[in-house]
Amino acid sequence: MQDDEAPRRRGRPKSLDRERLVDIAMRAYWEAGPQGVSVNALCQMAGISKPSLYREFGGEDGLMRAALEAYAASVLDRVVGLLDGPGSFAERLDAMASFFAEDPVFAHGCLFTKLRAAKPLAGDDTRALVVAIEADTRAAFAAFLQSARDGGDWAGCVPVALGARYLDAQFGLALASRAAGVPVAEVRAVLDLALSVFVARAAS
Amino acid sequence: MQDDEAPRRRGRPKSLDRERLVDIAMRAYWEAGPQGVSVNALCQMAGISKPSLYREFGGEDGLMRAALEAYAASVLDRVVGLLDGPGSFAERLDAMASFFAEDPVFAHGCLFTKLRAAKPLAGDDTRALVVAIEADTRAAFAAFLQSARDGGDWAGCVPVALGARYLDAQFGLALASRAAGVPVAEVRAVLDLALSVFVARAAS
DNA sequence: ATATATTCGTACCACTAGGTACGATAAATT
DNA sequence: AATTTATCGTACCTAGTGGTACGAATATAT
Repeated sequence: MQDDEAPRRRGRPKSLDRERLVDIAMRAYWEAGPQGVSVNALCQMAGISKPSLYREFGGEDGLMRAALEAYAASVLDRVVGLLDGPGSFAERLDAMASFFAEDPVFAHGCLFTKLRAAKPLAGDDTRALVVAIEADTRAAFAAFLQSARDGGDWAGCVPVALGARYLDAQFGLALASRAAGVPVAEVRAVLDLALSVFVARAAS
Repeated sequence: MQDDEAPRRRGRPKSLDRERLVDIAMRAYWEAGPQGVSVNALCQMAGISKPSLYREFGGEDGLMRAALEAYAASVLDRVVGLLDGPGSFAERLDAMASFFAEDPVFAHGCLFTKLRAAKPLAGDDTRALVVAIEADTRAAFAAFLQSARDGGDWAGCVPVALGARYLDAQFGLALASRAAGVPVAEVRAVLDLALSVFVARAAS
């Protein structure tokens, strides 16, 4: 890292704090949902003018994509950390359940799942990133389940691909429930019941 | 039924076909989602003027509620028909899975679940009906499970209330998946896996 | 025929959405 | 000091939202 190698160009120095705006947008889209936040409102929150926003991000789509990128880097990456983390198959599954159903981070739901649900309404760039993250997540779930099967921790006749879709669906359901205000305990109970299909057969 | 006992009042005879408008609104909200349909668009589809709509329904909220009422009467009532229908517990569970995951009626998803997801955006009247239907559905699921438990068809330590929430959640998930365009076979596979928690313990 | 009652739709309202033209501003370069 | 370059924000644009004022239209009652 060569510091911020003084690129002192000509012109008026820019006062727009890109990181700050992206962070504000991420939190706003996250809490209120993409439909519940307008560029006008975002500009007001950040204390900047609309042309500044459009100069930096090209439009609503660009800002939304940047917000989703920041979200993926700060929140979604923790998921793969749990998937590849230590502990047995059952322990890691339980850690995932705790994370999605109980962690305060998801008190207002998940920006990614909200954007995925509002897929047709987002711009092209945002939508493209959504499907990319979707594919990555699926692949991570599939790899997690495949290693469990190879290790003999997950017996049964359920194909790995179906299991990955199932994990995706159930975690998404839990996150949507939390966004809807369902009590944490209920979300956890439903999710635990859903995930019991991965462990019940061998145990009893 | 005393026919349409000529209530020939004074004034200009009304040309607005209430049923037709409700039906058009119901299908539009159903397919495009409540966010995707404006009153202007609805008026254009029905070939009427906006004041006519407001005279009849008082506003967007009134029309949306009427559309949801029509939907509940024509589609949602079929669910309780399946719950109270003939067959064993497992057979009725399977019938429900077929209905939600495969029936062409739900090719575009479910109006009720879409309205429930967009809860904060609908008007007061519509929202009230949504929560009422929600409660009825929950109660119907709970009664269904209670009778299964009483009849010895559903053993296990899962409380009835949790089972009802679980059914609600999983059926809602299936309907949302169908609305999102997920292939019928995949929706069915995920739903079957989720519902296996009701039968697996005793079988194996 | 005239008055009354009721429904009709044209044309508007205020408001918000995403997006932009353009002159003011503030630095480096000459 | 004058010029160039780049970013700034005020003020506007078009399109679309839910909603309404009001006069024209069409029936019955007098």
